[in-house]
Amino acid sequence: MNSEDLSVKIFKALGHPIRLQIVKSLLDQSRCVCELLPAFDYSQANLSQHLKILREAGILENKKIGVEMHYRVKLKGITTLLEIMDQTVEEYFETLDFK
Amino acid sequence: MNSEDLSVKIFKALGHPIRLQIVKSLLDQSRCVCELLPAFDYSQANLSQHLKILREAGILENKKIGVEMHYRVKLKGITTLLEIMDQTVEEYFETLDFK
DNA sequence: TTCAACCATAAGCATTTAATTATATTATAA
DNA sequence: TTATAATATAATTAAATGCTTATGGTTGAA
Repeated sequence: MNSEDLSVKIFKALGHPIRLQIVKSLLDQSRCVCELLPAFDYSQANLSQHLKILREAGILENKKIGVEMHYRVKLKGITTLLEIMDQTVEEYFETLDFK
Repeated sequence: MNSEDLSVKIFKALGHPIRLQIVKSLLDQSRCVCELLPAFDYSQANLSQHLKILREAGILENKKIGVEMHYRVKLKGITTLLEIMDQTVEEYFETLDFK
């Protein structure tokens, strides 16, 4: 896969409300699925499928500990990316103030 | 629309190869559709639809000059966002080197 | 005042994505 | 060993997305 395709894949993976929430909740710490599940209101299967998409985009990595599967953010750039996105969204709302 | 929804909308808009190409080609300068069209290999209708999605995400803005519609990047944050994405993709490929 | 260039929109169809339900896998404890 | 908790995967269906073709609206020039 080339850089362009990977960029698209990462953007696409983050372009879903559930997946963005998951990544944000993993920014500061790793968590197992059993911790993520009650935090959100999605079915176990649905959560698992979204985690797979995030894994395959290279955003998350996982490690099995006993029966638990722990997930964490794999790329440091993701943290920065989400910070810049917050700034960009702020910028967007500021442009609205002048309307 | 709240910040979370807008973030998702922007990520989603960038999560398509054509749209990412369009935005990148507009980072340094504004262009009319008649300049964008020959640069890529998409139908006029298709290009127009993608431009609409980018507009509605707040990424691009447009201005009519004569018969031409000129597009440019509206949010400065987008430039930074794409830079960070490039770094993140680099980071991804570096992690592969140790495998 | 009509023609041509430029661009947007609508309609239709195929593909992809997302959610649900059901089933399979794996590891530990009893 | 068997039962259970934790997680993944498969199958199904509905909804969203992307592309093509066709059409419509503006603007400026002839």
